[in-house]
Amino acid sequence: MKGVSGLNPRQKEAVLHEGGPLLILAGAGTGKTRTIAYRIARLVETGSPPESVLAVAFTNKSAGELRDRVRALLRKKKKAPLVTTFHSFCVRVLRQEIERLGYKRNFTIYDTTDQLSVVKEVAREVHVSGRDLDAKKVLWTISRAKNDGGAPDPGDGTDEYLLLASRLYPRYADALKAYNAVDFDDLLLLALRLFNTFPDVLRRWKERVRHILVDEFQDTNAVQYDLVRLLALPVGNITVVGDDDQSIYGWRGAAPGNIHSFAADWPRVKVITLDQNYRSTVGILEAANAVISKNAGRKPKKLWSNLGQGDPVRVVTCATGEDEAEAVIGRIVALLASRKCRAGECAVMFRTNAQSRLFEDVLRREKIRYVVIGGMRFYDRKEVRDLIAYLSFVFNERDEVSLLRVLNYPSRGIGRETVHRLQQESLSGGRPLTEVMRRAGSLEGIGSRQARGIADFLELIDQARSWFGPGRLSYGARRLAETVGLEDAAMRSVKDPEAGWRKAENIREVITALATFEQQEPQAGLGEYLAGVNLAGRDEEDSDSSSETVTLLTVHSAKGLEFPHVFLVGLEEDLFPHERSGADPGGMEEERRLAYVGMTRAGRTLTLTHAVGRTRWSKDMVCTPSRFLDELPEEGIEREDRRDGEEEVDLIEEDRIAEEYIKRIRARF
DNA sequence: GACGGAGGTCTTTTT
DNA sequence: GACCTCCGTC
Repeated sequence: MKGVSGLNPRQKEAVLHEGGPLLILAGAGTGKTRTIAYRIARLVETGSPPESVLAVAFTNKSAGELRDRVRALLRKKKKAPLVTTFHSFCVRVLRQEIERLGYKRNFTIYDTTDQLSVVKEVAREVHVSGRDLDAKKVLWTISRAKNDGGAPDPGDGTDEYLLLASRLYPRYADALKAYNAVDFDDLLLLALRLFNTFPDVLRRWKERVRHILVDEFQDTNAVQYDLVRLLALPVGNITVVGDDDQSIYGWRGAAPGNIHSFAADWPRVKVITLDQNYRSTVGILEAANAVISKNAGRKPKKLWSNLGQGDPVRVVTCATGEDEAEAVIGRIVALLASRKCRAGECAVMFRTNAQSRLFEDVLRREKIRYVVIGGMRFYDRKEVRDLIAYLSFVFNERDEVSLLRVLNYPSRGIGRETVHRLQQESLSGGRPLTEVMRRAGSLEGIGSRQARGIADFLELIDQARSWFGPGRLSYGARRLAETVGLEDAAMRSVKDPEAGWRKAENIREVITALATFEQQEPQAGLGEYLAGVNLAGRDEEDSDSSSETVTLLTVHSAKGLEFPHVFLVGLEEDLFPHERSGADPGGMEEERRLAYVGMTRAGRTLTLTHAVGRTRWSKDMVCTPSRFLDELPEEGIEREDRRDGEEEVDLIEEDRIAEEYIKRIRARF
């Protein structure tokens, strides 16, 4: 490990802090990741066994970043400490201990899509379906309650959705358990339950984990904090790092109050504040500080930088969303042409994933390589999910969601009525669906053709199970895909042959990914791969990122990252701040923190853009500039208006918007 | 009873 | 634009 000579006195103090609770209040760009990385490395170098050090972060991205830094410091001399996300750590615990809670070891992790299927299914049991059911809202309510550590509260019974959610929750939980599946929230909740219920389990993990470090502490929820607190008690070798100005996960149940109550929970705590920013120029910091200072009830603090005033922050007014993409990518093209920077130093950040498309179109046209982080994930594509569902069902035959997905895909003549009949039988007999299916031939109400299809399907899956094994994952997947004709089905599912070909390609890409995984983890089985898909699917696409690709990402996924040139786009009322942020109290302040996070990602230049008209939901809308633009300081801002002297296309576009605007005004009176 | 096409509805952020 | 539901046809 390199010495600590490159650190400032307070960073050094944090690194050298001997033991006991440590709270590091670290503003944006103050060398937070660097400081924890050094601290972890030092713990290992001064004699802590690497496996006794556990560092947890909130997102895969920040965990990965921290892991890389620690590895670089330790070189390959030592075994690396465990640097991971809360969810992955819990998977590790559960794979070893979950049988104590009555699950089987080969449990499946359900993602949001899987969860929605379960909600719809249990809602059907109580005769709520179709238009009467907002499954997303029910799921959200359940998830929110679980993040706070419990079941949804029906309240006083006047809120229809709370009532429905609390009514469906027990059925939802039972269904998951019957399918030997857990959702994201369960990962945390069940690990906590294990620690709380079985003292020997807790003791074992406490003996193993001697030092805990938590990054982005302001984003932890009640369950996550309980987990680390249990592990750290009573010795208190716990280090937490956070910044309440960067708390942007309140909507997911994060409790930024954790950061304030930390000192009360750990009386011997040492508090260290980092406020020198090593990332951004003074101009960028001043702009960001001006915006965040509009939040009430915030602990006043100011970051400082000695990187010089730098270029002014630019605010660009664009005619339309398309024009905005032209403006931003045009600027990047110019930067690249002048050889002032590489593509990898540029990032476009937006509030919602849907905004990426316009930028992608222009980037493709300009033949600039780019990566989109998140968004429509590779693993969210239908054809990919179909193959993954086959794999999931082969792995865990109780996984009913995956079973129902593949049972009649590609078509085997097993339609809705037959499936319904099977489910009915499974429910009334309390038997797993697969068991019912094995007796389908003798079941009343199931035709002989259907029974034949079911039997063939089961035989296929039984056969397929023998195709998989450590080191044979990609072989099994390829054989399975070929046998059921997945590629053909994918090609036939769309009219455009080009799109069909791409879909087939995606299926082959999953098989390639399995082959790669096999090489990296020769001992691992299907379960490890599937857990990785659901927990870290987003990181797959990151492997494409390099110094030659422009990065497109939401502000949420940008947290913890930095780029020399940042373009923060779509700064319009109802988009950023988002229209739905007004729903809960504190929503607007969270939006402002989000804007702050976005702005403080920038090192050398920051460009903020907004459009006066934008097509949303295939409707043209008039857009007012975001209030956050009004909150910028008077000085040090360079403004540009692209609506003047534009090409004809944009003028026509503008006329169209003006017309729409007039229509709206008329409609109002 | 299965399947494909047409039309209506809703769009935040992540593990 | 994506997803879901409904409806007509085989």
